[in-house]
Amino acid sequence: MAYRETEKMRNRKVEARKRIFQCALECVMEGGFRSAQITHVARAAGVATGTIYRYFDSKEELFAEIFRSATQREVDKVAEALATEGSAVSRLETALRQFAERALRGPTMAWSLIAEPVDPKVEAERLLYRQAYARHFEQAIREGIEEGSIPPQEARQSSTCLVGAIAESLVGPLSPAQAEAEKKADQTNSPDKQQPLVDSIVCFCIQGLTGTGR
Amino acid sequence: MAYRETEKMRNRKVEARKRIFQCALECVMEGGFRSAQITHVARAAGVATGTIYRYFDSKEELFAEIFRSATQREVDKVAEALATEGSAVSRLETALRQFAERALRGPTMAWSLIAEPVDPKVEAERLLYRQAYARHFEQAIREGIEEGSIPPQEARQSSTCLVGAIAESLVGPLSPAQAEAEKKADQTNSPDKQQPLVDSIVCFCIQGLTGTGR
DNA sequence: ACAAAGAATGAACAATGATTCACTTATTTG
DNA sequence: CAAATAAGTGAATCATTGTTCATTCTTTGT
Repeated sequence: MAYRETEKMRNRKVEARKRIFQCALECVMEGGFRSAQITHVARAAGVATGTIYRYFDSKEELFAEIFRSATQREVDKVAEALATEGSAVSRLETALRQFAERALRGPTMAWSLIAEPVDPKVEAERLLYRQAYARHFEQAIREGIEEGSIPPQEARQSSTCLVGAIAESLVGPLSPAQAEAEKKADQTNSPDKQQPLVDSIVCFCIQGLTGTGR
Repeated sequence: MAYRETEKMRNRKVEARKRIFQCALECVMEGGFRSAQITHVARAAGVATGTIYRYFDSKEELFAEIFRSATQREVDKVAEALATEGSAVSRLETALRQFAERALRGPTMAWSLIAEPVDPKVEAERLLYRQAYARHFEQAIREGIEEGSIPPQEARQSSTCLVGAIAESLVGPLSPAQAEAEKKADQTNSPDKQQPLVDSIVCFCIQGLTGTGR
């Protein structure tokens, strides 16, 4: 007997995996999935490209995991906002507003998660997560219908419309082209210009649900 | 003097371009942009790959043109539906309904146009065309506001929400995965199952606009 | 028929980037 | 220390596709 994985080694490996993951995430945050190449990630993490394949099966797998982790955070935030006190309508309103505001605050990453062209495996995750958002909204809509604050409707379909409306509304403002234009004009995304955008998205959504609120 | 482009030749070239274009379109209709490779198109059109580059600058250019042509048809249909007689609301309703029904009738192509991952140049066209849809809707919304059938609102933002809601609602039903499942179950997309889907999308949208209609 | 000009050809090429693997280095244990 | 085992390395390889271009085939006008 000569070598057996020891605790110290196990920890070191866990650390290495974490570091690779973290660096890959940073690559995406900086330049989107497009520019996140294995070579870059390897360099950033200070390992050889081959090493990455000891920890992840493939590039797609790695970035699917990145996507999942980043998006799950947002889904959780939505779920959280929907789990507070208050009427279903006001909770939905808060959740939508928060989602949009968070996206506009971190536009590069948000764009990557919402609209950037990505590998098929990552795209598959995206579809799944859009459904995840929709399911949370759906639940809240059902509650609203039950408590009478939302008229009876196909909760499933309405929730999908919600997801589509908010995503589409953000695509333009988040797009790299837009970001470029804003960098030239003023300092950064000024919140004062974003407020009305968010307001009108939320208005449309709530009214689509309830028939009131404008 | 020995050769000068003659009428006959000019026509033949126009024909050739059309044939290549048509075959490329058919490739997309069958398998989406993904499977539409230059080699395939060339084979389908009965020409060499090099010939294609006499008629189109690049693959992206060719498929961007395909995309434009196919999407313009849909935009025109929407514009047409919005240009009829009647209140803005009822025209919008018709336009939305027609759009969804057309997409569900040709799901493969619709999916390619709406949601398939595509080359950057084609993606750019897609963004442009989404704006084109939105602008038409926006115009109708303004008219509705003027005539009093739609309450005052940010027409621009609302139109974007419309586009997003309807697109997102269709992504699921149009996706190849879904198509696969339906092929197993029954014959094709049965219109009787689509009706409620379309209805609820349209309901949500109209209510989002007007606050009534459920 | 022949020369000039253009069109068509398709195999070779180029570019991109993920993945592999023969080899090196590090760790553990007797 | 030496044997055993695993982790790490990174240049080479592979795979995929779009694009080019030297060559061949067609058309046209004299």
